[in-house]
Amino acid sequence: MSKQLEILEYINEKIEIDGQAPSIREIGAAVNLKSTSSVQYHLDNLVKKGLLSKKANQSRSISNNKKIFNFKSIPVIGEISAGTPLLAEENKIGEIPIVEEKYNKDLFALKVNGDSMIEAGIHDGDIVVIDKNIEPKNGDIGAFMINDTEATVKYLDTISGKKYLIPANKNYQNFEINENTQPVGKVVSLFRDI
Amino acid sequence: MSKQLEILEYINEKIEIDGQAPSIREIGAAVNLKSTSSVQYHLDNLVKKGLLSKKANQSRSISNNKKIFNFKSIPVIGEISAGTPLLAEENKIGEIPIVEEKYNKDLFALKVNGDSMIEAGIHDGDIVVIDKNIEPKNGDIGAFMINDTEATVKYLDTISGKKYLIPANKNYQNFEINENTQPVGKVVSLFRDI
DNA sequence: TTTTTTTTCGAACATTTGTTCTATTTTGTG
DNA sequence: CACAAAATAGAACAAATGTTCGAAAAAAAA
Repeated sequence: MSKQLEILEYINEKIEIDGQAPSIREIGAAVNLKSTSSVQYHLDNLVKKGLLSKKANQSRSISNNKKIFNFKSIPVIGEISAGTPLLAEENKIGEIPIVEEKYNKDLFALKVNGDSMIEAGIHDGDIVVIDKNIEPKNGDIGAFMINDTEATVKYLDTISGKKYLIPANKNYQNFEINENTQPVGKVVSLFRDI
Repeated sequence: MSKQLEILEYINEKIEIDGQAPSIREIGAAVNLKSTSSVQYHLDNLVKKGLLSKKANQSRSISNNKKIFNFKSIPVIGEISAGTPLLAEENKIGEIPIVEEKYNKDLFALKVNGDSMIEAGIHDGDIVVIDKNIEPKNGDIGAFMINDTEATVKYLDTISGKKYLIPANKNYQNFEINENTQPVGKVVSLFRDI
């Protein structure tokens, strides 16, 4: 293995384990280079290659240029107990992680029941992430509350002027939206354990 | 706000933003303390309280003691560059979060190309999580390397004594496993952005 | 107020650490 | 082999950084 790579891996490992970058001399000791300038030589090359960054005159300031991912978690809602609001704590059956960049406060997840959306690749037991901030438009897959007691995931579309919840399964019927049907949000992603 | 708390919050913020702890003098400047020993004084107290840790004589070695990570992340592999091993850094296109309980070191994720598994609810662009520790058995969905240059996700099954990679799409053919086909692992979960 | 405790300062010092320069060694190439 | 390029070493220096001490100031308690 090249010295350069050896150094890179040592730095990555050190950051991972210690949460702090090593000093030049620590690197030298680790990869068996007697002189700090030998280490500098390789560090310069690694910086030129864009694999590392470092701040001038700042100790332990080496950072690898990999993107750091922070995660948030959002609640997963299962069966909805009668008379409780959708997001009530008692309906919560777990949490799933979301990359911070995609996260917002109006996200939650719903465990899908049944195979009414199977032709859209949404299976029984899948967990769909819903963004309450986005109202589903025609053609979108959305989550809807029916009679305040049941949450369902369906396509939304307009047929001859009337709005329908449309399953992705030939064995199911379209459902015309009425005053007891409330859009909750748009389905933005999906998780499945196989 | 107490000086102690002010210092604690500055440190946490600095670690969050810079990925590196501040030096004693940087802390002093930030919270308006003229002397490094004043900062030391508060740091000692914070360490005694168990809110911080630091290594003796090591620059920028302050770390906060809160555990934040309930999630681990695993690499997502995209196109595989010719001649590189599957999990080579250059094939990596991102990371996805995994709940810590489900995490193990042999997990990685693969971005699915094409719709050959669409009837199994795996769409083009989906990301499947693969466990290298589990060898796919008959009936399982697995990831396979073909000629060391292509990774594919298919059902595995045996038909009249011969092993096949079987797509979940009538428009695709079964593929008989030969010596150039290597099982990589079993598909254990799936992510999709809609 | 007086006393005690807490907090801050200043300064000096010891290490750690990054930087730079030149010379030497190693490696690769024609 | 001769030459050039790459890699390493050594040393000296400058800067950043952690540590410690005693004294002064501020705040709290008696």
